Amino acid sequence: MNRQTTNGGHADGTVGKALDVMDLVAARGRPVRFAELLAESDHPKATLYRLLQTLTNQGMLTYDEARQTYAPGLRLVRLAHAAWQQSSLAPIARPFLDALSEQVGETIHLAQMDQGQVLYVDKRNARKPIDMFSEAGKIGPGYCTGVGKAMMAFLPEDDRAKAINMQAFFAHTPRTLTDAEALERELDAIRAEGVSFDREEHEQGIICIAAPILSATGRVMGALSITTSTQRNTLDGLEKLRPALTETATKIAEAAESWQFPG
Amino acid sequence: MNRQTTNGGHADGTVGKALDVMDLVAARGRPVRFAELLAESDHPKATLYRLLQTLTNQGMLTYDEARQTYAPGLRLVRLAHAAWQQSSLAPIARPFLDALSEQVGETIHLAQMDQGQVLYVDKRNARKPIDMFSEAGKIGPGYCTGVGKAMMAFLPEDDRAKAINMQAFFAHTPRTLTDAEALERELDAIRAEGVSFDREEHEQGIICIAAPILSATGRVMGALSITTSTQRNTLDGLEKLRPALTETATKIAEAAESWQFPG
DNA sequence: AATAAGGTTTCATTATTTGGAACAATCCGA
DNA sequence: TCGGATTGTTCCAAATAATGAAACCTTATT
Repeated sequence: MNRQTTNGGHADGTVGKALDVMDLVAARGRPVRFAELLAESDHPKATLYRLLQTLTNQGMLTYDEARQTYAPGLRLVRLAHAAWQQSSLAPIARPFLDALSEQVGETIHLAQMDQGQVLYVDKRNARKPIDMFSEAGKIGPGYCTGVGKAMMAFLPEDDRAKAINMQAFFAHTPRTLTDAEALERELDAIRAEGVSFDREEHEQGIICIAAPILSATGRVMGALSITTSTQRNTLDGLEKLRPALTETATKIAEAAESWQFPG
Repeated sequence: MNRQTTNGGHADGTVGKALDVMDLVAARGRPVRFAELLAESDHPKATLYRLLQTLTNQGMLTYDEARQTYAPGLRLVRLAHAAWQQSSLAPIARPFLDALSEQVGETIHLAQMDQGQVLYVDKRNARKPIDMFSEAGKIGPGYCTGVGKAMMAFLPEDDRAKAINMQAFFAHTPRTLTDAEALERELDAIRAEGVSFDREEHEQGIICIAAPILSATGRVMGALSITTSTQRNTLDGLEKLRPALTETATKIAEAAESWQFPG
């Protein structure tokens, strides 16, 4: 037996440590100084220093000599291109998102699960043109977004338990579910219902309906949501969009399964 | 003295090897089997196997159990979001690209240099909406694209020499420059001229004019190009767009320098 | 000029990676 | 159904690379 499952705990080997450092740099969202990183990482000075050097050499980080700061490197952009095309639903789902966007005229998100968090891989704005990398690649919490709850609800039991454990419950709004028990009950309800709602749990005034994208075998591939504001629409109004949403989710699932690379 | 410069040769340490494997997987552009990778990498079986396991554990690769294939993982997409925002000119350049696109009505590329290759970080199509990750993150050759030549021309002498060495000259068309000497002469001319042209060197019927984006100190930050086809326009026609192009390049450079992160 | 803070290098110790070879599982043609 | 490939996985002693405390530079600060 082997563990092919996703790394819940920490680091295997040097590579793991290096990648943790990558995350640390990326998480900051701005160029970081050595000392800042040192404060957060629990590696000794010399170790962290060498990891940073290696990553910089490899183009995974860039180092600004003038300001003495590290930032994520362009090699990532190149690699991500491949990842987005191959491992995300986005390229397959694109035409379906376009159609749904046209039909409902609201903001649409396509998301997948990554390390207990929601990773947005594509988006359509209510009207405006789409926003490149600045939107795709964004992450969000699992426990208080429509897509997050939709995906977690349909995870196999043990994966679901792991995912719940990874949540860092924080009360973004008065309606946020702030503990594992409440979340579990909600997920049961979602599983029964087939879709999930975000009832202003992440942001005041923002609501959404979301559906999981499930493979024929029931595996969670991702989730799809329609988002709006309480000023434009209501939860009941979103409920009316449910058929369009679930149909699109089904179509994406089918397309993904049938297209699995020619060869 | 230290080597902070980019890795021209190969691997430092385990991390380097792991990242090489990442490249190998990403380069294929489709899910890969263990044996395929084994054939190309010069690592022994067991070593490659463990590297793949580590990367999979880390979410840098995904493993499809059914098909026994590896593909780039979603963790990359998350990291790339940060990279694109912080290390690329794209977020800063966006409004300028929009304006230029509006003005000239042709395809526009924003590129940066990565390991001797051209990395496209943003794009505007002649008319259609833009194309997310499917366009950003793409790579192209340095020696036969307008942006590639524009950037190489303005590199410091030793970096330029390195970059030229990394080119894998291939005659895409009869007009492609196919050796280092021809390329060097061309780069001299470009440096004198201030802009570069792609005279159907990469693809028959496709021409472009490109300008480097240079910092106040003369460092190459990227390049900007306007692309068209010989059916729509001519090299002389592109020459007329030169002022718009170089002005935009200058504006982007200024914006990039003045905005260098508040803090 | 002295002190502090941030960053870089050294080197003996320690832990991880290595890879040949044995092992298991799966596929294929007869 | 049976060999014989082919492909993927595990072992373990030897080789190698990572470690981190401390010393050492190098800029800022007073």
